[in-house]
Formats: sequence, structure tokens, C-alpha cells
Amino acid sequence: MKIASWNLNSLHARQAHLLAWLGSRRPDLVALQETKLEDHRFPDAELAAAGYRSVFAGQKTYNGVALLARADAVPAFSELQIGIPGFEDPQKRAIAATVGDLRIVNLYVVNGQAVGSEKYDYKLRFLDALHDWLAEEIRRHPQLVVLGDFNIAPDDRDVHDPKAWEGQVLCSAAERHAFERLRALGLHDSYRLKHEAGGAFSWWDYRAAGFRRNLGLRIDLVLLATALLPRCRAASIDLEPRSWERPSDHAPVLVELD
DNA sequence: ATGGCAGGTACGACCTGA
Repeated sequence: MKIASWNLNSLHARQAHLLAWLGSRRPDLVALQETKLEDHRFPDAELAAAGYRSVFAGQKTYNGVALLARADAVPAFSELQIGIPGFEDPQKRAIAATVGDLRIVNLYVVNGQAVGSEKYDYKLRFLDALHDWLAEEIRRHPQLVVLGDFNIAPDDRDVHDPKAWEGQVLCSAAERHAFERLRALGLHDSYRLKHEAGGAFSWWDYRAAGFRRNLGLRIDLVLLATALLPRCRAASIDLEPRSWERPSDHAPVLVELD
């Protein structure tokens, strides 16, 4: 069972990349972020033709999340949840569903813009509400996968220049503390289970040739609940789509479960 | 040292991203 997360930075702009990648990697479950599409524009027919069912929650211009599942490999989605229950939010940043014995929560966590800003405050409130929701999810569904664009680099190994980023948004103490609280629920960063070394990133700034110079951050994560750890075979970051024309600034991240 | 790119909206310039 191959599970992936990819921030596409516009599904409209990256639809051909997505279809090519689905065809070559054949993931069983995919979480997408920043689709930037209203629901009536979501290409569910094209994805169905490629063999994938989809559920989605989008809006114009910003945000937007979706889950895809290979129709011939996994059961249909059920128990669909859009948004964090009880957290009033017009921004489409969370979608969850049950697929077979797995519960999948796909997140596009708030960026936060700058420490101390209004958006940063919104980010911390989002993370607080997320914590309480996931506490309930993991209680009801021990086989929980929480994945997506967390917009937090968990520790300094996940940052190309920790000195330059120290205290900045995506790396600040309050954000990392919020991430630690998610971990404390019994959610484990799958990439870190399999790889100790730093310098592996999932996002690079379009400016200043960030990818070419590997000036990046690892902020796209697949968290596995403790019950799933014995099934985790591999975790990786797929750099190939970065070599394609007009790539997303994020790379897909993957886990393989038995 | 600074700012640099990209997508969307809507057609000019701005907002947001991370």
C-alpha cells in the first residue's frame, strides 16, 4: 500500500504532472494540497479515467485539498469529513476519510506569513483545534494516517540553513511545540523513522534557484499512528517531478505500508 | 546585502505563498 502527499501549487496548472506521476508511481492513496479549484472545476472525470476515485474540498484561488484512491486497489471512501469539526473556517484546509482499515487525514496547514502576524495567530489556533480533533480521531481510529503540508519544519535537520531560519515562521518555537503536541498523541514522522540524516527537503523557494542549490525545508510529512508502525516499509521524497517543466515548489512524499 | 519566482484573478497590479 503506497500512500503519498503532494502540494501541487494549483491542480489546474499541474494536472498533466499529476496524471503522469500517478501513471508512473501508481500510488494507492494520494493527498493533494493547494488545488486552488472550486469543486465544480475539480477534474474528477479525468482522474476517474486514470483509475482514481476522488473526494475534494476547494475554493477559488487559494487552499483546497483532495484525496485520491486507486479504484482497483482500495475500497471506496467513507465517513468523509471536511474541515476541522467545531473550528469555523472558510478556508479549505482539511479533508478526512476512511479507506478500508485506514483513517486518512489530509491537511494544508496555515502558512502563518510572519511570527506575530494575524495569520500566525490563525495558524496557532488552527494547530490547537487540529490537536483536539486528532486526539479524538486516533481514539476512534487507531489506524490513523495524518499527512499533508504541515508548514512546519519539525527540527533543524529539516532546514537548509537553521541559523537563518531560527525563530522564523515555519521554524518558530511555538510552531514546533504545536507539532510536538501532535507527536505526543502517538503520531510518528515516517520519514524520520527511516532516515536520520538532515538535508532532505520537500519544498524549495522558486526564487534564487532554491532547488538547484538544495536550499529547502522538509515540511510535507506523513505521520503514522503507533498501530501502523509495524507495517511501515519505506518512506521517501520523490524528486523526479522537480525535473519536469514548470514544477510545483513541493515534491511528493511517500510511505509504503505492508 | 538585497531580492529573487510562481499562480490566480482579471487584464493591471496585487495578494499569497514558505
